[in-house]
Amino acid sequence: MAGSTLRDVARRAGVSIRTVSNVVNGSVPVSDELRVRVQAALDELDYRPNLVARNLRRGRSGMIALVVPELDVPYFAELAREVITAARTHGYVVMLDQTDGDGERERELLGRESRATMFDGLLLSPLSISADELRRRTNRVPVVLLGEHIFNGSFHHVAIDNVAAARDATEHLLGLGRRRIAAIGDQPYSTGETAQLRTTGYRQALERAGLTVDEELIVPTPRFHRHLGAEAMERLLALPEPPDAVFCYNDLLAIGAMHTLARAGVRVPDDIAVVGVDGIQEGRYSSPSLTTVAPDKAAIARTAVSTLLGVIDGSAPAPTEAKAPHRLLVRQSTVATPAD
Amino acid sequence: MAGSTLRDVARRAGVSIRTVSNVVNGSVPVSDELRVRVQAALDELDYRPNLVARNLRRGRSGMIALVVPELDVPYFAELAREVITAARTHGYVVMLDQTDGDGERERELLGRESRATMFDGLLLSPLSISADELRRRTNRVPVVLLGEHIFNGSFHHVAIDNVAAARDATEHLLGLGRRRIAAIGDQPYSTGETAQLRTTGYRQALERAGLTVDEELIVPTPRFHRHLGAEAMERLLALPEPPDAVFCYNDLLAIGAMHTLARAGVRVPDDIAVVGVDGIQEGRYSSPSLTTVAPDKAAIARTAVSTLLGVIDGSAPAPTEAKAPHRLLVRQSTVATPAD
DNA sequence: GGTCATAGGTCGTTGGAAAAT
DNA sequence: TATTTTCCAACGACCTATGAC
Repeated sequence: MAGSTLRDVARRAGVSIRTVSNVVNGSVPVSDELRVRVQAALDELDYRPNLVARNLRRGRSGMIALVVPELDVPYFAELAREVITAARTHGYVVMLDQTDGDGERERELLGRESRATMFDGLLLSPLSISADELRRRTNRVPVVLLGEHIFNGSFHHVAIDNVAAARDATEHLLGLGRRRIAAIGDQPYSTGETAQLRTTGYRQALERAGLTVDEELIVPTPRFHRHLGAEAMERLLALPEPPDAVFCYNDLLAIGAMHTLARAGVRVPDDIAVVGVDGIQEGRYSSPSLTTVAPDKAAIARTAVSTLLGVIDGSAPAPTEAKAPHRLLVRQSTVATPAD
Repeated sequence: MAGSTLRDVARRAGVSIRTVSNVVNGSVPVSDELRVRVQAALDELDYRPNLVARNLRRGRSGMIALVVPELDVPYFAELAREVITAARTHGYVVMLDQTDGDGERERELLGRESRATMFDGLLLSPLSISADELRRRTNRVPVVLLGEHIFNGSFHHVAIDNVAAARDATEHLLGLGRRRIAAIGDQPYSTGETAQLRTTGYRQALERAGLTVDEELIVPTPRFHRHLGAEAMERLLALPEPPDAVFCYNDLLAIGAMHTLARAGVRVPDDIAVVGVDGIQEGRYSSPSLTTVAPDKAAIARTAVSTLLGVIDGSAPAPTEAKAPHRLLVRQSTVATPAD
């Protein structure tokens, strides 16, 4: 008895399909007598509305897609959690996909035969797709970008203030008396500009403190993964004059860097202080625990979802630039015994 | 020009809807002349098939749902990644939801007004829902369970051999000469039985080694989170005779336990060796890196997805019990300088 | 008798407008 | 006239049956 339809229920209750629909939806009043009769038939047949049919009729699927580079990167997993939660408060569910930072996959996702038409909108955390490419491909599907900017003004966009975040992290290190501060994670040739913005913030902090930037202390990494942080740290340790602090562009890089430091017997924070960005849970229980600039992920998710739903229902057509708050969480990787 | 349909294209090309459909799907041969003409119209109007309509007609959505307790728990994030990848090889996309281990939310998910009918099937990693409740609610929606067993034989199920995994972890510690081995993570009163199976494996290993189990070394935790592992470790350290090794039921508990050990100045592995379960990436870069029993998540995902698709297309009606492989990854938390 | 194209019905739901009470 | 209920036409793609060449 797989799947009874409105027609089945109507036949059993001896009423029209429309009446059953009215009982199910409650939009149009139905007399008590019929309501009871229909409800009984509904229960007996264990009727469940076919949501695909409903969506077709309504022109809405009630689903949005969230596309991130890698779901097993803690920041994205934690962000996804918040997005799912935020979407639910609006009655939406979330389809999740990952691109592995592969531009081809990002393109595919927006291509003609993609599943994109199944969703009312798309939250995209892009890595390598370019602005005009994205513009060309997103006709019709409402899109809100997360994190990466991709050219100003063309798309709705939610992120933290990356320059300020990087500056805050670097100034924290400066405030501890560190003067030879390295940076791990620059991506001067990336299409995305997150890394570049963080480099800007880092430079600003140093310059405001009257320090000159030592370019060999800026170690680029192609991605933000633990092992790349570990490798970058090795290079820094091999310098004739190693740093006394490191600003890592995300927490995974920082954790990789601390891994290298632990192996090398370098004390954190005594010899080298480490700070990251992302505020992932992993950093609370690492040894030492990790000082980090934590974006308000719940705020990002809420803003992104409500912006997207605004675009979907047509109430927010003009691209918006939303900045979510961030804050510095001071832990053992910079201060041996944090106040908190 | 939002959304042209087959009709629009047909009108523009001066052919019937069916012919356009044939060009789009390629199922029925179309003469070259018409094909070119139709293709031109397709391109001009930037036609994209409405997948909701297609799904309604085909009776398939091409989507499965993956429901996990918490997406920000690394094991589930990493598993989700593999599930998405596995689903894609079959042309399926994945809707993700999380229950927060809340039984109410698990029930809701299967209830009458749920979105479940939008999906061809459901991969569920249950926490607190019971067997008959699940049975009662899953009429019609094909389900495959991940991890938790929930009564034998009623559902398709994919997991590692939890007893063997726990035994392997414990025997590894025994093989290192440890004799006072604690266990963190038992859940004697849980509806799920994963924790209980791991306790069984732990006991088996000790008994086979001719040791008696010291019940005060088995510390239960309501969930598998870092802070609970940290608390459990504090209790163990407070014992008159603390353990010389700890088997944690998952990696997060182990990481929490190591956090406590680091604070207390206890050396790992010298004073206390630590082993976890899950093989999450976090453990590769923790200090010290974490020895763990790693389930083959890709295998779990592949098996689960293909089993589910089998149920969907009717080729695998009888509940199957699949066991995925696991292996011990030896790292610094048990052996100061691992071979690898 | 193939090949190729068309008309028309179907999937299950919803909404407008008419018809019953 | 007001309230219920019914009929019928969508939503957009797919497919069976039918016929033209």
